[in-house]
Amino acid sequence: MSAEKIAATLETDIVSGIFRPGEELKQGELAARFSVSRIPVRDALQLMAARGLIDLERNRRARVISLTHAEIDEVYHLRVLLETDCLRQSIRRLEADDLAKIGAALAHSSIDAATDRWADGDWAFHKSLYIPARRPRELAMIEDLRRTCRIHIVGYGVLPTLTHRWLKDHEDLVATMKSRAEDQAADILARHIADARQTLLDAMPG
Amino acid sequence: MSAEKIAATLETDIVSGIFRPGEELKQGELAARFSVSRIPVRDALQLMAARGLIDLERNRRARVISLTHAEIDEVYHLRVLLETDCLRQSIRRLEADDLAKIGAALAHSSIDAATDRWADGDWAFHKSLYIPARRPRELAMIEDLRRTCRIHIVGYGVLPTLTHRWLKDHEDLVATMKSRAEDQAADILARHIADARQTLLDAMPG
DNA sequence: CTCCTCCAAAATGTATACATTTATACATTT
DNA sequence: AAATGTATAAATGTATACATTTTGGAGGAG
Repeated sequence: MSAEKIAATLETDIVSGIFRPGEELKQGELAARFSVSRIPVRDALQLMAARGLIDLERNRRARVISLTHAEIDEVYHLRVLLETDCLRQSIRRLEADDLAKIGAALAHSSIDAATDRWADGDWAFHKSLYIPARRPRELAMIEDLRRTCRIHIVGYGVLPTLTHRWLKDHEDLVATMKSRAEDQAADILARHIADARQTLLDAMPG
Repeated sequence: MSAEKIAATLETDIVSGIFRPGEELKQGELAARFSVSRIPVRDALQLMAARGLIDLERNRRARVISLTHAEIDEVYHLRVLLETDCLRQSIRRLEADDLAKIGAALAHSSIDAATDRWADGDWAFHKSLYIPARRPRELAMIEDLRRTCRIHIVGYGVLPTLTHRWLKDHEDLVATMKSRAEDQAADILARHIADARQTLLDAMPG
């Protein structure tokens, strides 16, 4: 098993809440789990650190990220800034089948809504909103920020609280995009993100 | 020599143009240069990849990043978005000695202006503008984006073209910040960044 | 000349062994 | 009982050796 696959497996574990914020990951244990030496495990840990999943310090054990109130706040600020920007650009550049793909992602996400794969469907939907903007780097930054949020949302067990409210927001968003109302769509999205921010911050201790 | 120090040394080499965009870095050569085995070199390369200095692909040699026209364009778009946002927040939260520190950074950068350390002074100045915003994560993202630009600016040899125009922009920016004119300051900054963007794009082949 | 195919050389990936640093438990002191 | 110091165990960092993959050029076909 190579470093990339180990990193991918551990990423799934982290974003699904098997490892929670602050939890330690030991190279030796992981090496045993994946039946490899510690070298590819170390590579995997560095890849995960680059994606913002864990914190690495020299001679210290790897830890799943665990952000403070203030740090989470900043992450949500950045999300509003980048996601509304991407959404506006998307609306300006919408092409023929983009709305169809967005509709399909919405339908698919509402199927997953009852399952434990809700977060995946949610991201797939939002991604479909931002893809028409053709900003791969900005999209990657958004994905990193969302992953950070998701680790904490799942870790603090507030995902069930959020999922109910989200579906309606998503439908509103799609309807508004169809009418090309840029400001209105950005506003709905900003509120949608702010709602999740508040729910998470309320559930956090520090 | 540890991975962190190797990475820091190589970063200096890259941002100062000793290694240019697209240039290959071989683990074995670097190991010999720093008198270590390839293990810490591999760690250093992963750290550098995380900071956006190089591209890494499995079983392939590391390469200094080399962006296309379109990619550079997106990076500059993101810089305007994030840097103007940070500047606005800074102006709102300016405290007693912040303007003094900004003034000192401006003075220091004009001293470096004639030397080959201009880019360092430039970043130190801009950093002093954004620090009052107290957004460490946003600042780190800006630093990454600026590093990406710098690698290409230095690599394509357009740094001398830019430095002359910049000092006046910086002085205007400080004057405008003193009067707390948020919109005007953001506008000067956006134009300042757009100027560099155009100069770099003109110098690039693709 | 240009484009293939193939192969030896070279580069990267990984396992093992050992060095160095950190962490845990326990004894000691306040 | 809480805090400090210390020794032992455990974890991380690195070197060496070997396995796997890529690379770049030689040689031949079109």
